[in-house]
Amino acid sequence: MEVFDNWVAEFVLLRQHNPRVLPTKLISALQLGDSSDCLNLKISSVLRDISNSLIRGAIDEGTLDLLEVLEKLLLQQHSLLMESHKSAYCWTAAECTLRFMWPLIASDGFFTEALERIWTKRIGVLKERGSDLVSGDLLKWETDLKNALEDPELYQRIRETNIRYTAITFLTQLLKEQWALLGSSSLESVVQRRFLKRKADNVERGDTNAADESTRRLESDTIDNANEPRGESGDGNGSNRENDNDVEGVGCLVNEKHASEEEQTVGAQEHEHEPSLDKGDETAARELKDYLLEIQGHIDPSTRQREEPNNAIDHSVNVTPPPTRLNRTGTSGQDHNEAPDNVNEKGSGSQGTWSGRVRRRRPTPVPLNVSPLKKGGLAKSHVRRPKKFWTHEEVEALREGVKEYGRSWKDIKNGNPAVFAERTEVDLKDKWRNLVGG
DNA sequence: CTAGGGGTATCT
DNA sequence: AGATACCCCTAG
Repeated sequence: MEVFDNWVAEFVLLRQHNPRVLPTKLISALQLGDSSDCLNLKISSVLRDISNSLIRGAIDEGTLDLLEVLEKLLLQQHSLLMESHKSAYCWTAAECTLRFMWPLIASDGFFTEALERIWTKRIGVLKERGSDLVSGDLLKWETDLKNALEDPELYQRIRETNIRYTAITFLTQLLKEQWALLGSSSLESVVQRRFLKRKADNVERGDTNAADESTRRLESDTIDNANEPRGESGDGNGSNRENDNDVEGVGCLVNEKHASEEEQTVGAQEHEHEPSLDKGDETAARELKDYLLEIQGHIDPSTRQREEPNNAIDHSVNVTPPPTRLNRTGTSGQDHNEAPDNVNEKGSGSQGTWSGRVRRRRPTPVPLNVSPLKKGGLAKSHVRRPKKFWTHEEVEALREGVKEYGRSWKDIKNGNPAVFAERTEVDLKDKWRNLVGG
């Protein structure tokens, strides 16, 4: 029951705010394979590690390690490296160096050692393998810092700047985006798949109404509510909430149960269609919940009571860096996409060559702008397009699109014209903004 | 084209 | 009232 294994891993991982258990260690202990599901698990473990270091306020060379590991994992997944990733790496590297600039003059050993260790060695390795983490900004920092060795005035200037906040901001942004890319948890994916299958079955039988309605509900409830990071108020005291929502993992379960119940209703409506499966789902869900409560009891006996957690899966991590504004870090998310198959043969053309990132070819030109109104052109009636909720399929396609093309909404749309037939590029952009909780 | 600010409907 | 999700407008 690999779903179960994955889910246990997810549970421990995603609920884990406890720095004593390093997610990456957990992952290796579980001996996960290399499937795409496992890849996603590994990615989320790294994300969790990064979150933890942010929570602890520990931005150090360990963070650089994590960012490098994350890059490799994303590479395996043939995902495009996000700008936030590059920026986070760049500013974290700089921050790691700046902390050794506490002597008034560069002549002390610490700074030169840090330069050597971080910029010559570590980043040297990145350059050798042609990593995309080596950005223009990174190179600029490198020359500035190295020049600072000889130039006391430059040294002073850099020494007095505070870039910690910048680093934190980019790290935070990276986390948001990556969590948003991960999408649903494995268990939810299973439920969703089931549900979509059921819907398909219903359509075949011409029985669309019930299925459509509940699918819509499932899509907008389970998916949009459960998976979308709730941008969780970072207005200051995010960090002392440690112990609440410890049961969020179970919340996920409850959610799953919800969904299967909903499935059951549909099942009932159609005269016991595969009743045994529905029954099995529910039993499995209940067993899973019990089991998880038990695990949780082992991990932290103090959290046993809460049996009725809120449904929203939200393992938000509130990072509360320096005083300032946009620090809402609603890091949230779940693992696993269901390895969608419609991803235009990832990296096919360029596989093998490890030199450099597999950059996807641009989509073939495709007629644009399917926006309903708008082209009525003149008259420019102030009629709004009717509001249309995003379907699961669209959201998944968007995630895949962002992985492939980054924030090139046009490319994403053209890369999947069928799914996005009724969306404009701006719609994609707006939806992504929602997903990352910005 | 994209990013970002704003508007509106809906829910709590 | 605040939060959301979607849609629209516009500067660069």
